[in-house]
Amino acid sequence: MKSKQQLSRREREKLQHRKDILQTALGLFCERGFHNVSMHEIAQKAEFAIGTLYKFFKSKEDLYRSIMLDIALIFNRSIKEVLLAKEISEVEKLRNYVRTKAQVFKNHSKAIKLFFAEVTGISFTCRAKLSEEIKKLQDENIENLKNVFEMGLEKGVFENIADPYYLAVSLHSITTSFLFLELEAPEKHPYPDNPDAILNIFFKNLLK
Amino acid sequence: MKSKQQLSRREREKLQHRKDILQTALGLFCERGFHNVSMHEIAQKAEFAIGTLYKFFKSKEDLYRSIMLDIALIFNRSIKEVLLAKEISEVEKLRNYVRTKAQVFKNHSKAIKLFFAEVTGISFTCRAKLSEEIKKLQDENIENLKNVFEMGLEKGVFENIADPYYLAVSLHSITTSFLFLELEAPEKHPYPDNPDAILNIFFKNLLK
DNA sequence: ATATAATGTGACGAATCATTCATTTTTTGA
DNA sequence: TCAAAAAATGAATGATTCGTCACATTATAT
Repeated sequence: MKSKQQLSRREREKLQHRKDILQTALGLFCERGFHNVSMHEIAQKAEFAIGTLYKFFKSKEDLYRSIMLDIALIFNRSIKEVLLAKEISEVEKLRNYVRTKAQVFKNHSKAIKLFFAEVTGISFTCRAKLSEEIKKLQDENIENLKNVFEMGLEKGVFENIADPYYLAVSLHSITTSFLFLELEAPEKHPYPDNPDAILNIFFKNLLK
Repeated sequence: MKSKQQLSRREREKLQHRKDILQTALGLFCERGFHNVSMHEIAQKAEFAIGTLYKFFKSKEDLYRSIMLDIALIFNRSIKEVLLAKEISEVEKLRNYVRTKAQVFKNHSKAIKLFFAEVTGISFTCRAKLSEEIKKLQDENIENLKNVFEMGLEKGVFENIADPYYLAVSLHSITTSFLFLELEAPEKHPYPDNPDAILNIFFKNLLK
């Protein structure tokens, strides 16, 4: 694959146009949802003709999937980086997971909101229809998280309180829930700065 | 309000027709989603004419909201019953919550899947648009769950490991996640029979 | 300068869908 | 039995949508 510098101006422009269209579509989809946004509207707001959109994306669904894949990749890369880091303790990895997830979430809140609405919500166009690639990225994240819990167990840092896979799913769903709560009402339900505010649910025992 | 026995045959039939339409629509919405099901199709499958649907529901959205409200009420009633029960310890209430939620989920899986897809997924027609009533029922559940954690703290049965509201949101999201996992692949990710398989995440401490 | 290729355009066709309403069918009560 | 009321019908309407394609514009290379 060519590096960015090796692309001709023409090619760079085309790439930028593609990005512009994606960005515009994302904004509209987030505001009003896939079905309530027409290709005409996207074209108009992106300042292209309809036909041009169809030069870039073979259908509305294809355009949508492209947005989702981009987001999934961004999200996946960040999380993987945290969970596969070398020389970091398991406990610290979990803390970084909670922190990083929040960062990525906030940086790309519009896009990620749409992504999670689709992926975790088992939404209308149902998870089964989501491109295999995106589903794989999701599962990969959970798997990596599971491995952290397993490694902690092996090293004897963690107690065996629940199936590592359960723990992974739990941490995933809790953090996602909190992030959505913050999105809805930032002042009322802020995502905690200190990761342990969440992780203590795992780390400490509720029962006396 | 009249009791069921006091309704005339005519009225009872009408009520049943309404139910039939709702049931049919629910099935179709679950399979293919709100936007991908036409009123014609619902009418056909329910064996009514289109016009008749509009005698019962003033619009497609109204029909949809009616389904959702029914489900939300069923779900809410069951959970409230468990969490507000008298003479039950906090720990046992949490166990019953985990168990009962699963039962209701399984009994009405089609409907509840649709409900959660909309409510937790911050779906397309966005949560804000969901009738206020449904949102209230949701929040009520979380609030009741929070109260259980608070009561446990007061009684000194629980340690103060995290904000009770956090704990409530966490348990809510974890159980929901697990139930969806089971829906997707019952053999691969079964919802545990023993509530403590989940609750130990709260009850025990991960850190040695 | 001119031919060729790459990009962009937007009117238009074909299809779908929610909703309406004039009409028919059924029920009711006298 | 029959007229008035209630319920059910489904063809027609009108709005909206996706996607196509013949054409226009712009860039590039000779």
